Amino acid sequence: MSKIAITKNIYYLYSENYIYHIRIMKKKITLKHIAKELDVSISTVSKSLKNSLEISEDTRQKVQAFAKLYNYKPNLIALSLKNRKTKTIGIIIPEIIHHFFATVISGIENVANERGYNVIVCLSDESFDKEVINMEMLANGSIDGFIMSLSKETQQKKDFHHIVEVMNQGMPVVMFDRVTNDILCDKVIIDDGLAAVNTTQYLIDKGFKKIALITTVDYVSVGKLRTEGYIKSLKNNDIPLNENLILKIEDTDNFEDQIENLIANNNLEAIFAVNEIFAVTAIKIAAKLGIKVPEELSIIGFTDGIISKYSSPSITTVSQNGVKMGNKAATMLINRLDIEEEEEEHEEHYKTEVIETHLVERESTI
Amino acid sequence: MSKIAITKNIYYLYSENYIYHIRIMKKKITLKHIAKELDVSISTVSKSLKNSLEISEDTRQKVQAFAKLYNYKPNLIALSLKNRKTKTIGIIIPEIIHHFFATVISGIENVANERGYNVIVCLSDESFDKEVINMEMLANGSIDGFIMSLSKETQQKKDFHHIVEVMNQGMPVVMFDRVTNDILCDKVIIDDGLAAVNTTQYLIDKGFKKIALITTVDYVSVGKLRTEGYIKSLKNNDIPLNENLILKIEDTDNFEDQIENLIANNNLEAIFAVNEIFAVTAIKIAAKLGIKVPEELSIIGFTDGIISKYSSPSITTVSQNGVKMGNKAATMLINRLDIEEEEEEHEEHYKTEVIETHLVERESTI
DNA sequence: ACAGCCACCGAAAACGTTTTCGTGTTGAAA
DNA sequence: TTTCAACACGAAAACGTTTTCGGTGGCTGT
Repeated sequence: MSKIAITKNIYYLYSENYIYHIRIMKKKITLKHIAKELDVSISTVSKSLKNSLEISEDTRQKVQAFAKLYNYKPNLIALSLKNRKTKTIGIIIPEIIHHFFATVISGIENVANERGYNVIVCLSDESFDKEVINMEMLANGSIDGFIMSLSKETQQKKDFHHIVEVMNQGMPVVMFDRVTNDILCDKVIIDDGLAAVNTTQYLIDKGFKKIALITTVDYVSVGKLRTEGYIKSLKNNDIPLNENLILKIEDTDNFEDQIENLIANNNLEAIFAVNEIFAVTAIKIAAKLGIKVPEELSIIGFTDGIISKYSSPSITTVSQNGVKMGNKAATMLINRLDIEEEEEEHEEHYKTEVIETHLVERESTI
Repeated sequence: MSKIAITKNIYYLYSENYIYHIRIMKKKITLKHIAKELDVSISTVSKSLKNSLEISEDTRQKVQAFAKLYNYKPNLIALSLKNRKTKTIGIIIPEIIHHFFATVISGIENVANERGYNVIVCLSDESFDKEVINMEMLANGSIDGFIMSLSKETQQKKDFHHIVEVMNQGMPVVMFDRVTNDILCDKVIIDDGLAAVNTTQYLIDKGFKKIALITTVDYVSVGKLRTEGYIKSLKNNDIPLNENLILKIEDTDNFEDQIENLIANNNLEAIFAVNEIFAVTAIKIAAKLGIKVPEELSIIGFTDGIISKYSSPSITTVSQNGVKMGNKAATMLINRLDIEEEEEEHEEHYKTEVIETHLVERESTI
């Protein structure tokens, strides 16, 4: 295919000897263009478009008509520079392919859109370095505030200097789900501990005593909290803690064998898994071992995602409403941004909102 | 909590009567600040930081040291305005909670990051209006190019004026998966038709004749192509087409009954579903009807997502590598952007890349 | 002593806005 | 005729960069 310029702005595109497309280049028009064309000043154009009474009815009409005709839209980058605010918020999450994070983004995007904000997404890939780089990048003017969930590596290193830095520059940060107590900022979480207590209690109430826990290593904040909840609940019911029934999975590749050992060797009555993958894997392994779920083994997961819903049997699970978390986080951030806009000197008052959870009962429990 | 200003830039944050946090505000530093502090001109500072030989070794050192000390980073918005390019690409997709789209984003983000680009994500929510609004928003200077997948409504209306417009402004667009022939631009797709032919042939080769198709309505481009492939494959093998075996699902809520009718009334040997949800739903309904999968009914899905992998039985499916699509799309877009940067007058030559698919054999087929 | 040449630096324009502060022209009141 | 609003508009600064161009001062060579 080749392109031949006919005039300066019209190109005929050829392909296989016939013209099939004509592209008329019309570059974006600016205030300056309108001003020159209409033989007025840039200021006059700007004011006219804002319907300022300073400008005569006549010129206003003229300018507005011209602007509409040429589909004038102000350049947002120029506005960002001038106003020192971009009307976009930065999201930094570990991974987007986890359904939970995708729902949170969806929730953020909803309220952001409604309130005139755009969303720019960066993935840390669970890496500390990528998290730092992305934050510094975005902090250099691209966004007005952050919504983030910590990467595993960051939680492990407990190094939060990058977050402190952007906050010191006056940029608000809202953390969700994977948060840290070491940073003072707005947060939105679920009460992982309480949810775990309640879930364990639910199983205990069914009459189960041999309840296993499949969880993550302790540096993942939510995993740790859920583990603590499980332990607390056993204690509440005077059930002795059996360390063998707690499986802490470090590596998310190749954990099937560990789960198989757990199930095969312990004659379990129930399993509480701290995420969907662990829960569904447990179900599959139970099936392989000839153990019927839920008749012989009840299983509860965490995070009400797509796997729990479509698994066979579908999985009873603690709902963790990502959309709601996203909504909340975005609302908190944008409220803060809007307040800053109005009053330069405002109260610093950080809240951490707790999203309620509830158990979605399905087929994997008796 | 209350805040008391001690000096102009240091705040002590109080809570419950004890100081627990001191925040030292250090606003971002600019060239102008450095210039004033070091008593040189802004130009000198800028050149020094770029190690220009125009500036004496001495001053360069001084400026660079100062800049490093105060952690100077250029304001990206100012750069965007000056250079008329933002180094960010806009993504517009129907929904982010679909695993496939999440993987595509992941793929885009990877190469974008590698090549110094950011991504800004907008969701059309399958709505034409939102797609238009988002595009117009981003087109006003926020991004250098688009990667998009059409919303259902857009495909139904066949109204692509918004895309034509941004292209006419010289902004490159890459479409993936849900594309249209009405727009001439770079595209990356899978060969849906061929994949459907092969899949159907695979079932026929197993000896099946009563093969049902669960698909979408025709205005969804990929659904239509897959339907055509199914029909073509039957024809290739001289199997008469039975319209009753083709179920076109319009509304994605409440389609279970339709699938149940299809399975219950037709004594099927196999089902080809054009997405994961349809496939897993078919499996669940078969189980409910007491039909064993795969022994009595083989089922194949499309899109190698998380559901297919974790379903019981796991689902044989046509892999549709989203990460690879994202990689490809981002590469095409960024290549074009980089070329435009070098040579103002360049060839317009649009390619459509086809990502290969293959069948992932799992437990849902015999 | 003077042209010419470096080495070093600063002024200013440009990107596209918004907004403040003039300024010139009118018409009416004195 | 003078004076003073009111009206309509424009110049310029500002946001933070980069880059071109022009200057200044000192030095060399004749």
